[in-house]
Formats: sequence, structure tokens, C-alpha cells
Amino acid sequence: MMKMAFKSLLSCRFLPHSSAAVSSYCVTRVDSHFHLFSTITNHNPKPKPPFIASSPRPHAQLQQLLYDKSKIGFDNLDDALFVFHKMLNMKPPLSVMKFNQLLVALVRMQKYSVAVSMFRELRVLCIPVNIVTFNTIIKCCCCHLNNTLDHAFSLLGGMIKSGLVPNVVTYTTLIKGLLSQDRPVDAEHLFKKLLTFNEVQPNVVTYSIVIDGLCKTSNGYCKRQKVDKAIDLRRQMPEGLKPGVETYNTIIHGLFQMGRHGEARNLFNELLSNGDKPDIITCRILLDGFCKNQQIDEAISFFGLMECNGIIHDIQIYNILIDGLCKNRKLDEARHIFNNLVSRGLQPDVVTHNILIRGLCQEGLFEEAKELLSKMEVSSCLPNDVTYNTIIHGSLVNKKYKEALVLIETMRTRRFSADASTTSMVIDLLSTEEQDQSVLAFRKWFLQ
DNA sequence: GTAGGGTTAG
Repeated sequence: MMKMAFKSLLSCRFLPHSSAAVSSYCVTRVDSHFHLFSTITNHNPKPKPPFIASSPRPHAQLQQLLYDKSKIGFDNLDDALFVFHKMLNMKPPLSVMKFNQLLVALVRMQKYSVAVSMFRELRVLCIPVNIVTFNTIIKCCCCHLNNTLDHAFSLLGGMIKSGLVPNVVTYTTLIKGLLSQDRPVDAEHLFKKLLTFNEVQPNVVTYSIVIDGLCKTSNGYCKRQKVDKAIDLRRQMPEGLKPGVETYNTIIHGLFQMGRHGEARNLFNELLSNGDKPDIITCRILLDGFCKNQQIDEAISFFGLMECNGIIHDIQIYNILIDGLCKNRKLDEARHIFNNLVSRGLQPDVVTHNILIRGLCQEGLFEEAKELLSKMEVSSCLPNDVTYNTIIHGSLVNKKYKEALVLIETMRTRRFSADASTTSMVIDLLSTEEQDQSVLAFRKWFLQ
């Protein structure tokens, strides 16, 4: 039944428009799915150009480099700093747009504080900046882990002082900042202000960010209300502000998180019937949604369709499926897919390994998990903090206390630290009656 | 050709 509904959900949009509404439950031919996948947008980043070298036209080469790096970021911070200082000394100076591209490249590298420092230097040197520069730096303040949101708002003041008029991007960035700093009330207040403000009207991105905030905040009953509010808000979007696939993705994800998979499918159906193109992220959300809503068979069918149509040459989508299989107690299938990744031309990344290590530990196969960790340690895919915390978690669950101690020590050597989950497991262990030598050793470790 | 939106591991 579910499978039929799922197939029809995928099929309906590929009928001609005139007949699409007739019956979305009639056409279930697999070949019709091809059209779905042929419409999906694949994001293929441009190949990275070589770093700036001697050239007969250094100016032009630098400008090209800035454009390219604004899309993908510099390979390292030193390169970005080198370019910045080169730019400061150029005569005639480069345009503000080129400085903006440099700042955007730093944002892509998540080097927010460096971008803010560069902006300050530009201001001190009286190098012209524009609204894009301010908006980029406001974003940096909103993204920074330390609470620099107040600074973002003072930049808003600075902008106005400089004679620049904040636009919808400025306010949208600030709303996102408030939401990400867990200030939903202030975000909503600012959003409502925009709605009543004549000069700047929220656009589809603003709505999308607010909807995303509603879908992400809170647990339980409150969450249900917020997701409903998000759906209402999408319906209330003014005519002409057509929600993009990103807005659909946000709400579909929110619905799946709530366990409202039927509504999630309906919304996906609506996306298709509106003529929108699902993208790779829609596919990831659906696959993950099926996996986490006890619909592993649907997930496998969906994955098969994507695979048939060649749109999933992407390790991330495999990670979602492997995780789903592990969580649905289908370890053999998960292991099989993992072992065949290389032959499919894909390299498992650290997330893939962590997922499988967790799955193995969950099934009591701690030795096999350890073997996988050992393989990672001598491979190009080195374990990270999640890997260690995962396997330590597994060792504790499997009562391998001595092993856990060794792993904790190794983790320390690698300069990773125990996360909240690992620490709380150790506290639980110490509070039990089981006071064997290893547990006592844990106490020593914990009190260090 | 410069700025703001969506997904996956513990």
C-alpha cells in the first residue's frame, strides 16, 4: 500500500499537465521516474584553479582568482592574506566588488573573524565599501561562534551613518542571526516589523529563513505548533513570492522530524505539481525522512530509483542510506553497500566510517568496529572526534571497559575530547555498583 | 561575474 502510494507520489508529476490532476495514483511505471531525476539539479563545483603565479597579466589573473575563490574559498588562510595585502598595495586600487569577493571567499572558509578584521582595515584605510560589504560582514558577525550579534546590529547603525540604506538582504541576515543565536522572539519581532515597513519588504528568502527557524526551534508539542505555523506562513506568502525548492525542503524536513511523513509526502507532491524541480537536497531529506520514519523499504526503493537514474554519485546520500540501514537493524545490507563503495567510484568519508562503527557497536560487533578504526588510522580518512566518541560509546555499551580506557587515552593523544554523551556515560558507570578495576580506573581518569 | 534560504555521523 505504502509502496504504491510512494510510487504514485513520484509518478504524478510526469504526466502532461492536463492529465496530472486526473489521477496521481494510476501511473506507476518505473520509466516515468526518469523524468524526475532528469530534472534534479546537480551541484558540481567548478574545478579549483591554480594559485596565483607570475603572469604577463597579473591584474587580470588576480581578478579571475578572486572571482573563482569567492565561489569555493581559498585553499588556506595564508593565500587569502597574501592576496589581501597584494590588493591593498595595488595602483590603481581594485574595485569594491573585488574586495567583496575576497571577503565572501573568507566566509566560505568560515574565517569570519579574519573577514571582520579585514573589513576594519579597509575602513581605517578609507578604502570604499558598499552595501554588499556591510551585508557580508554582518553575516560574519551572525555566524561567529562568539556572540557578536550586537556587533552585527552596530554595523547596521554604521551602515546608515555611512549613508547606505539597509536592504532586504541586511534584514534577512539579521533575522537569521537572531534565530541562530536562539532569539526567536526577537527574530519574529524584526520580521513583523518588516511586514509593516514600507521601504523593505521580506522576500522569499526571508520567509524561508523564518520558516526554517520555526521548523527547527523547540521539541514536542511546541514543535508541532511551530511546524504548523511554518506551513501557514508558507501559505500566507504574498502572490508573486513563489517559494523555491529550498522552502519546500525546509518544511518537508520539519514534517519528517515530527513524524508527519504523510504530510511530508503531500508537500513533496505539491512541489512536483507546481512544476518545481527537486534537487539533491530534496532527495537527501526524503531518503533520511523515510529511514527515520520506519519506512526503510520506501527508502530502499527511492534510493534504487535515484541509483538507476544516475543522480546519486554522492557519498552523502550513501551515508544517509547506510545510517538508515544500521538504525533499522539491517547491518548486513549496510556493510555490503559500504564494502562496494570503492568499486562504484566513491570513497567513504569520515562520516561513512562513523556511521558503520556505530552500527557495528550497536549490534555487539565491537571487535569489527575496532578493526575499522584501525584501518582508518592508517588511511587517508583519519578518525575525528566523533569517531572516538562513537567507539568509546560502543565500548561502554558493550562493557569493554579496559578497551574504553585505552581508546580514551588514544583520543587524548590525538587532542580530541570526550563529548557530553561520553562524559555522561562515564558518570553513569561510576554511579553503578559495578566497581571492578576498570571502573575504578575510570574514576581516576574522570578526576584527573 | 560581489551579499541573505534547505540535508547526513556521536
